[in-house]
Amino acid sequence: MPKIEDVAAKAGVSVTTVSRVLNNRGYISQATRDKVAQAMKELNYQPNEMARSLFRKKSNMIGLIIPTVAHPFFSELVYQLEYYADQKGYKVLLCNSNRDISKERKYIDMLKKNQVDAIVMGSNVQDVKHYLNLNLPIISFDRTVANNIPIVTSDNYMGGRLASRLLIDKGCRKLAHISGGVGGPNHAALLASKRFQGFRDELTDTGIEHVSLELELTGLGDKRNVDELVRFFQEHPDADGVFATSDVLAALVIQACHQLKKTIPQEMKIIGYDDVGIASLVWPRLTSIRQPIREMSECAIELIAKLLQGEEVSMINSFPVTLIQRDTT
Amino acid sequence: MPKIEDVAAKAGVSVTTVSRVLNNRGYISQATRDKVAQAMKELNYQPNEMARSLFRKKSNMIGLIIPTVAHPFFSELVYQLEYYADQKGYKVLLCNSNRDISKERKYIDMLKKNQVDAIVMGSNVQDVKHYLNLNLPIISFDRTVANNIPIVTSDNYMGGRLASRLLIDKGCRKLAHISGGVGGPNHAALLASKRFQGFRDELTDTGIEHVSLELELTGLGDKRNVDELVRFFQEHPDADGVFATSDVLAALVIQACHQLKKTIPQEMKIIGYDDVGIASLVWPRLTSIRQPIREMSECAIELIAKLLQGEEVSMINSFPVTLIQRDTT
DNA sequence: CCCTTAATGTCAACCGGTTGACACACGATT
DNA sequence: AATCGTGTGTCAACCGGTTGACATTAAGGG
Repeated sequence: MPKIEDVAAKAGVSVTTVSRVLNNRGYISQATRDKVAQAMKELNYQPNEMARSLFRKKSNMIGLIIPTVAHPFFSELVYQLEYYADQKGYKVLLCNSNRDISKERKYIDMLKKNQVDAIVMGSNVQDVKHYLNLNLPIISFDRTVANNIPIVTSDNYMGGRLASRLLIDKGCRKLAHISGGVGGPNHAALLASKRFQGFRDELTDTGIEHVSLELELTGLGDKRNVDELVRFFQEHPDADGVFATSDVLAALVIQACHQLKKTIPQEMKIIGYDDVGIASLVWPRLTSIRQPIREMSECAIELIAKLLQGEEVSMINSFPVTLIQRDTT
Repeated sequence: MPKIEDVAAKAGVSVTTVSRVLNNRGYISQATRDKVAQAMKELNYQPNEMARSLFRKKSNMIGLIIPTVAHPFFSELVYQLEYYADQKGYKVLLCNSNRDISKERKYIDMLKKNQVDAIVMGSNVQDVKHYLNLNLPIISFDRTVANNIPIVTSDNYMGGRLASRLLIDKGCRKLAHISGGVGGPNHAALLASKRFQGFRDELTDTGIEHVSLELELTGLGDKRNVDELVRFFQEHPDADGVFATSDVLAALVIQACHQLKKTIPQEMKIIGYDDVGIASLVWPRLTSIRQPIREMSECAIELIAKLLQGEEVSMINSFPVTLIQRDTT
């Protein structure tokens, strides 16, 4: 691996001059510039970014902690975040916490040790105190952490309202709310719980009743998830509309309906959440509440860029959701 | 951010001693060890891994280049790779190339500049020469790059054979082969093309005819993909079995069948590939050829660990595939 | 009492690159 | 002839931590 010294030797100039070329500072003639460029090409020289980062106290790396990139929502999120990070010259260190608090903590320590410039937190956050003395920009995705940590979210409450309103408008008389995440229950800090509030408030306004089921997801393909749903719908045979808090859950509900020979959308209307790829890969194609993942990701990266320049940013960055009507309603 | 000097001051020892504690070398008394540990805790000190990496010429980072983590196959792959990397103390830098050669090249340069210890290449590789003078361990996923680069793959040829054999055994008389990747065509270096060879050879052996369609995927949820499939099946109304080279494609085929009112599996049998989460989230649940992503990922990380210790590794690491029978056959 | 061994300190070099201070040379201005 | 802007070099310090060489001291063994 050639170093700046080798380039200097080959180009017949001093190390300082090479550094000046590299960083565009001071006076350099075009001729020297060319000589140096030539030497770099011949040696296939790449400056050691670690050494530069060390000196500059800026690594241009950001850490990304999520429950699991294997979940379609997070895989799209990670894709978009990485895209915008790359646009701005940031590299992404990926961490799957599985919602395990101790693993989260370890990852946070690891990221700090490795001098990331900022952390995007898309995983749970029980252990608030671990984040406060971090003196490192953190932004949180769809979760409240502390009031001095900016958050990017979407209008979960409105999402819940839109969903139940649609179901009611389409003639449903009794709704089911199906929730449940990947490995671990939701809790209040998770803003997704607002979806349920919106859902319920809309029902209260119109006097429609509802039942709820919180599923402990046991791996995407596990049949036991569907069995539990079937049992649930057998207990509540008059439910004729379902609001699922994710498209994955909604897909399971569709399976349960097929198993129960309930026609969709005639006997049962279903609406999912997130509008990830799978929503349009199931049959019937799933009506869903779309979160603008792309825009939210772009915003997250911009927040980070601003924080790193010492600019002020708004603490709450909420995006509107949209109803995508397909064939399950 | 406290530095080792601060710890030394607070503990009342020399910097060298702190370093000795940190790295467990030379003689240190338990008393000093405790004093230092105490000082570290009080200061919330974390050694700067960049500085250490710089000195050690080892960053413990590995770069991961894939087409897009938004595709379910790669999202599961990335999840597993990160899991095993973390187990061995490696961090993962994620890069989505979108199968764009120039983006791939930029990512490779970036990773090298940032001193990753190794690269896992799950993306295309047209530009072989860019990889050869890299003097950096590379391992390739399901793609041939050059014969001095180890590769992790699964038995694609057998996968193809298993798929068509099953369809034939179930009574199909004319098969369709549906291929098409995310953003960009397959080519020979992509070992997935072996699936088609296996598929075809099995047909030749039994004298069954087939038709082929290569889909240019235009985004997962795009209806035009389904429309093209519908058109294709209208042109070939006698096709009664489909082998799709991914579960995503198979899901689209299921949609096309629903649209054409072909019953599954009676009038049309379908088999997908990869057995990712979506295979068991569609209805009917998809029969698929399972690639052992977990085992392959574990192997990939182990290969890297060995390469970094200067050990010899086998160049071709192929894993068996298994047929997962569900409801579409 | 001498010799080991353990425990710690001092010092300097190093990893690879950056930067400021300062010197010097050359050609063009004034 | 003095001055200024340009172009380049030398040197040293620095980023934060590691390591080897070497010195010093105290405790323990023979």
